[in-house]
Amino acid sequence: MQMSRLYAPTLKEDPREAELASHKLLLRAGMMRRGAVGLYSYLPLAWRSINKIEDIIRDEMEAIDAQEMQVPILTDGDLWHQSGRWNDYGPELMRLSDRYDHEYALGPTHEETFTDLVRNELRSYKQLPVTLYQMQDKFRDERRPRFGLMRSREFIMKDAYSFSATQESLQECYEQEKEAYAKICKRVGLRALPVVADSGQIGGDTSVEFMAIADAGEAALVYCDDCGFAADTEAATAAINLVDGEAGDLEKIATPGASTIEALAKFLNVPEAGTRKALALVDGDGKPVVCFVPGDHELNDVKAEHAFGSYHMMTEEELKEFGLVKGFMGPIGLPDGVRACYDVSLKESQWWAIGANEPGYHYVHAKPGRDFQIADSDWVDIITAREGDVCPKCGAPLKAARGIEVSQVFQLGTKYSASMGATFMDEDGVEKPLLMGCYGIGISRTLQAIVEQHHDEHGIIWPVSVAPYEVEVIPLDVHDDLVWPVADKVANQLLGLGVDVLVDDRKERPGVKFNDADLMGMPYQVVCGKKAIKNGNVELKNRATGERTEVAIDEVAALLAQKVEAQRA
RNA sequence: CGGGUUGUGGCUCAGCUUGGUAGAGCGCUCGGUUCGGGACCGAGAGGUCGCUGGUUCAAAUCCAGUCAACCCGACCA
Repeated sequence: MQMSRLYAPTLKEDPREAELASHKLLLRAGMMRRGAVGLYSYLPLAWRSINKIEDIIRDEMEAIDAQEMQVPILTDGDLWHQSGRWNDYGPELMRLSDRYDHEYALGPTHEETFTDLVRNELRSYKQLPVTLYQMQDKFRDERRPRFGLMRSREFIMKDAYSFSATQESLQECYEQEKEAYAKICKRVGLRALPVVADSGQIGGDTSVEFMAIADAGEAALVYCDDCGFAADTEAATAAINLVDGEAGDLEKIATPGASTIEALAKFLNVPEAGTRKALALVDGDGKPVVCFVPGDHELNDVKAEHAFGSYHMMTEEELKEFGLVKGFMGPIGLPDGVRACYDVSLKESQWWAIGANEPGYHYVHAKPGRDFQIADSDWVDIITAREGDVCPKCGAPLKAARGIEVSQVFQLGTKYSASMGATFMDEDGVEKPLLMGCYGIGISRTLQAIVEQHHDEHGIIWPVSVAPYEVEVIPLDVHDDLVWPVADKVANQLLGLGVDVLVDDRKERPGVKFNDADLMGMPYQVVCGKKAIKNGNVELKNRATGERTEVAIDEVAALLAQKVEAQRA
């Protein structure tokens, strides 16, 4: 490909619309343009990368016998009514109707469509399991699209659906997809962690998200270097470093002004972890609840919703109404009708320092079972895991990171097959709902995550496996009858060896070419300049390391072909 | 949907406080000189200052409304 004809308008300055490095770079390198909010055009360079990502996915899917196909983007509203998601999905579902007023939705994901597709055809356990997938544009009317391809309203997704007869088979399909996803992340050059995800209503350890580690990521996670455990902080039930109080008889002490955890810890001369934070909220049924969590941990909104429904933190007025004393709440002597709940991380705690429900007073040496009672049903899992917490698998201290969720695997069970009547005849002659799994990869998001992980102050640094072009040949003077023939020859040799080559044949000054080359980020640059050529050489630059070496003109193509080949896998 | 910021040639911005008939850099066109890290000189083209209304002799500038984008919070690939 010749740069003079390539549609890749580069920008010298950061566009105002972008904040994130990867977003700026994709725009600046002439790879994409915004059409409207959350809607992007992929320009030729980006499209080449997308195709390479898709080929890698295809390769790994084929390896586990998943079959590629395609369903309509426009989905029949009836299907959504059958599954119940016409109402449940909410305003994110892009709805429209045809000239006869029949309802449709632009697919945000295709569980219904695939379930509908197979429910009349997969009738016997003998036909199972089957995994089908597609790569296609998806639509979600996001509340707040942002960060370019990270959260857009139209995006490219690979979505797969497995249909099994037994839980064991579902488990196997799920594990296969999970392994394939790990390979895909690796092959496209992403440093990603499989993290235990919040699996919503289904529950259990049935969902894993692959998080590309990046400070710009929207998700917070904790992980363990020792055993590989990782979890979304919204899902992690991490153990904590429990700091217990001192043993002794229950004692009420004056703690004037110690209405915050920080002040109380200082007053009692214990770490914040040694205190118990009391949080007052109103649960989904409108009932008052006071939750006790370790002083150094935060309430997790997602977990709290699981425990209390659509709750909200109490306002000053509500605190007053229920007779609660802000800053001095405790389990002993709570007003009537107020339920006390305790985070499960405190189960082993024997001696508590806790508010006395009286302004300016706390109890110390409070012992559950002796001074106050905790019912089994009052233990809840509601805190956000944090750095330094204990790995639930191996006990090592957890580390914190941020991540971009690039893919997710999920065991759906019978959620859709049951509501939509997708059943099969099992060995025992009993009609049963299909057991389903679904597996998604955000392809366009993956593209940007790759850039987010692979760039420097000059531009993008593409991994070879997904680079739009693997090598850029840069003749410094296209009119020079020494330089141009060499560049032309090297480019043609590379082409002949099956390498993707871009030639910067523009009549631009060297500085412009160098800067654009670094910005666009092809992994290797072959700089053809007079000086080196006079010595029979060209200059080979490695974009990632910045390393430059002179290589003989006749050898550079073969050398590059070899390097590129080694990194494609 | 709440909070914050911003709308001025294709791009990035100045001008607005203190109203006086619109600027810079980049990009683009033409001519010339240059040519290993975003060159220089000269000549050009290109804008109803987001939109609507108001105040005023006069509005990019002041006032009101409205729309849009971006950033921060509740969701997801």
